[in-house]
Amino acid sequence: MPETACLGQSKQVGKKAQSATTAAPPRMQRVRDRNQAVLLRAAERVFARAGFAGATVADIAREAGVPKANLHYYYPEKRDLYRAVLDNILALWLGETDGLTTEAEPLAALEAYIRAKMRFSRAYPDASRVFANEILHGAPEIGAYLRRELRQLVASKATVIKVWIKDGRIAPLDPVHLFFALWAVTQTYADFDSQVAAVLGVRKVSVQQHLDATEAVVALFLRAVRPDAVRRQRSSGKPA
Amino acid sequence: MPETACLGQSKQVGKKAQSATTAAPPRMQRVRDRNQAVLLRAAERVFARAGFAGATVADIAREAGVPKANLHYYYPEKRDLYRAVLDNILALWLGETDGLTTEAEPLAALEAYIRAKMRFSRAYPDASRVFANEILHGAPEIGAYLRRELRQLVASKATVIKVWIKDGRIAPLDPVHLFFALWAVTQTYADFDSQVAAVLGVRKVSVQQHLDATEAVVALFLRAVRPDAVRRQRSSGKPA
DNA sequence: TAATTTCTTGACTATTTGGTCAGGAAACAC
DNA sequence: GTGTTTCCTGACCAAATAGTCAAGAAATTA
Repeated sequence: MPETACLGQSKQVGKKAQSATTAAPPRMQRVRDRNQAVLLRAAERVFARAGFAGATVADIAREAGVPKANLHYYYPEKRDLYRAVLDNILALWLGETDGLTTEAEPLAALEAYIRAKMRFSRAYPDASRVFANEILHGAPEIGAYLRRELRQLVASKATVIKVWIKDGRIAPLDPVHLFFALWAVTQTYADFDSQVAAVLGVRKVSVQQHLDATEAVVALFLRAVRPDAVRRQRSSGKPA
Repeated sequence: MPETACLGQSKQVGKKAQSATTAAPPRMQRVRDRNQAVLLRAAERVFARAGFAGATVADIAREAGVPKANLHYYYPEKRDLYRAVLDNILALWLGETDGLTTEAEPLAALEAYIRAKMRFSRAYPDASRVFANEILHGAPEIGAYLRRELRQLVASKATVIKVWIKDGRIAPLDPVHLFFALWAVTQTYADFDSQVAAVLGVRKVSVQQHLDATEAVVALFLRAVRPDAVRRQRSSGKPA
């Protein structure tokens, strides 16, 4: 993750670092953190609603309940705030694939991953939307991140999946495209929420409907990924 | 489809309708049509790149190669142009499901649908992105369309799929969520193109890579949808 | 050709918006 | 307390932008 959420004038660090380094964070620091957190949450909401260009700093400030000038004190430019929001989101993105290891039981691990992603879509739709919007417009801000961290992550997890396939534990599907599909489907329930609601004929997708969606998605992918029943393991791994 | 692409002052219609109604469209009409088409294409590109808020009419006019005031002659407001672009796109959306009928061979029909959607993603990425952007922001402009036409279309096709399932010709998956998944995955190759390229480690997704993606997506869904081999048809339909 | 309608466009305007700034209020250190 | 740093904010500004307008060019009709 790049340099996260520490924008705004940071002159205080110099003095502070000497007297109260490891001690409890001085109040001053806490004011800053608290305000930045409030601004980040507000910004996430507004950016999710309107995109980068559509969002105005005045909107964000209003949503956060602070004067615009105060926002600019912490985040001198709109883009700084946007970056901070994205960095925040990207941090969440990373941990999710942790369960996908060669040691894990493939189907269970994939199911858990899907459920985690679906939960995420429900819990943080704004984060997902900001992310989607950024990528939709060519990832001008996080392109470098995608080409580095994300690409490496996928490469690493693709290796795991290839091992699973070699051992006949899951069906022979292209691992990278499998990830694209998993992301696309799980995030569609956050990003395209309005479409889902429209087709389901409701104003807002209910909790139950989201649970149904989760089961449907799990069923779909598990069917796709389940090996063809014939011959199990072939070598290596933990044999029957 | 709502009232499509006929904005701008339309005073000419009154007079015209009398003299040359069914005859070849008078030149005047052709100038209008040609210019509107040019503007629509340009607008689609720019809206896809920047979203509604991020796009400026000056950008669109420049892309179309006409003065800004001329654009406003045909589309008095930015929103009119946006609506026209969306209406244009929605028209394309409709026909695609034509092959999904009870009579069709389910797996072949679904495969054809997927391939068509993937081709669409490649051929009209801008259309897809404008659409995605609109939905991402809550479908303020086409929400009504989604709740009416799209919902009805899905309901109708879901019926077809339920018949297929009842006859044991495809696996018992929720039809509506199957559609969400199909759309999500196929459109991800247009909308999230930049992410796909980043993960694949290229600047631009090549033709070959898109073909590979198509095969991967087809394989994934056909595996998911294929019935469990046990007992085929049960009643009705065209028996073996 | 003359009359009429459609089209074109440079120049202009009102509004919105990102960002600045100076002066003062808190918070903190000593 | 006194001094110093951090924080707050109303007022302001320059740039960008959607939309207007009037005057004229081009096309079309009679």
